[in-house]
Amino acid sequence: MTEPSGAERDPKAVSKFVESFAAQLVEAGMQRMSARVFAALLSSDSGTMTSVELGEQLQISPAAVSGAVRYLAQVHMVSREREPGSRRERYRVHSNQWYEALTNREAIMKRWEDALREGVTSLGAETPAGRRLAETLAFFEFMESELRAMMERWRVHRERHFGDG
Amino acid sequence: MTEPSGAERDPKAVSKFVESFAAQLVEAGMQRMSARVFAALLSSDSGTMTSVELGEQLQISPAAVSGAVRYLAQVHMVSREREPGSRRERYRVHSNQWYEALTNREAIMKRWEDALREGVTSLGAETPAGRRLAETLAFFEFMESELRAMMERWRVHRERHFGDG
DNA sequence: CGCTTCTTTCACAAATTTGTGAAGTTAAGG
DNA sequence: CCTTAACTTCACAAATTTGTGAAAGAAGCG
Repeated sequence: MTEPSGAERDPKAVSKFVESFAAQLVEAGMQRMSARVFAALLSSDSGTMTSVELGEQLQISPAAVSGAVRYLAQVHMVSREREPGSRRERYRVHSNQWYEALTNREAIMKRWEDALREGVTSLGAETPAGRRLAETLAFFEFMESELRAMMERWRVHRERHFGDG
Repeated sequence: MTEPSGAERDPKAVSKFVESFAAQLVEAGMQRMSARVFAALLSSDSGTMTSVELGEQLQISPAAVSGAVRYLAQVHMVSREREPGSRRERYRVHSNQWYEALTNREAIMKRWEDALREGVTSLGAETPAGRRLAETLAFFEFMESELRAMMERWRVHRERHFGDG
């Protein structure tokens, strides 16, 4: 089990990583096929794969690839690009994928906040329940601004350590 | 639809909040019954409810309550306490529930990190794929320490604005 | 245009998840 | 101890989700 040297990639090793990382994503709530596709892209040297390549490596149908990619694109974890002069599409992981994913997370929090705000007014801001909801709401608003600042710090940190991949 | 004054709680209003907030949690990946139970607790004045109360308000079986509560307790979003001298159990939302939930989130990230570390060594730290995994790993490690600091800031912020409920 | 190559959509079978009633377990209070 | 109230576990039916093959839909290329 020594480190691969140079050009060769051990499909076994790749597959092992793909499946174990995907399993963790699934456990955290991601759909299985999306998780596997994402892990495969993440562990590819170029950071891009075609639909066919994904289907072959993961042993899944074109339909499954299509569904997985649609979801991943929707949450901005993968982008699609057309190979010039070809009907073949390439799917790519962003270097700032996590930034995108977190930004997307904010949209979800916004909807939570909306529901909470409604709850505060309808239950009454001065009732114990209303106060609890208000505090919860405040927490999310706090988190939102903190996350923004945090991502900016990451951008800086990353540039220092990894250059601008 | 004016603000409720004093003692009365409008079950319709409570239920509306419970269902709409729960729906958002479900959309973010939480199981339906757990989401509903959590929302019900969150919007109760005392912050606690018994199994029977939950079953009645949400129109679900004792078995469903049991399952939902088991999950919520596991992820530290709810705690169980025995009413002294009774076989009745009370379920309670913590005031620092979100702190707990996020701490729990860290456990998940740790497992992601483990999978990534293995990937880096097995694919080779100097391969393009290995470098991408390493950067991803660095991001999670960064997030972890930032989250810790953020929660400490929230603790302070909260105390200033809400006292130590 | 029409052929060819990819991708997406659709209907369906298989697998999984969900919530229930009923039986089982635990513990308080006689 | 025995009764009984409360919670949990279990087996199952219903509902939902998942992934596929097949058909339909785009888009390059001649």
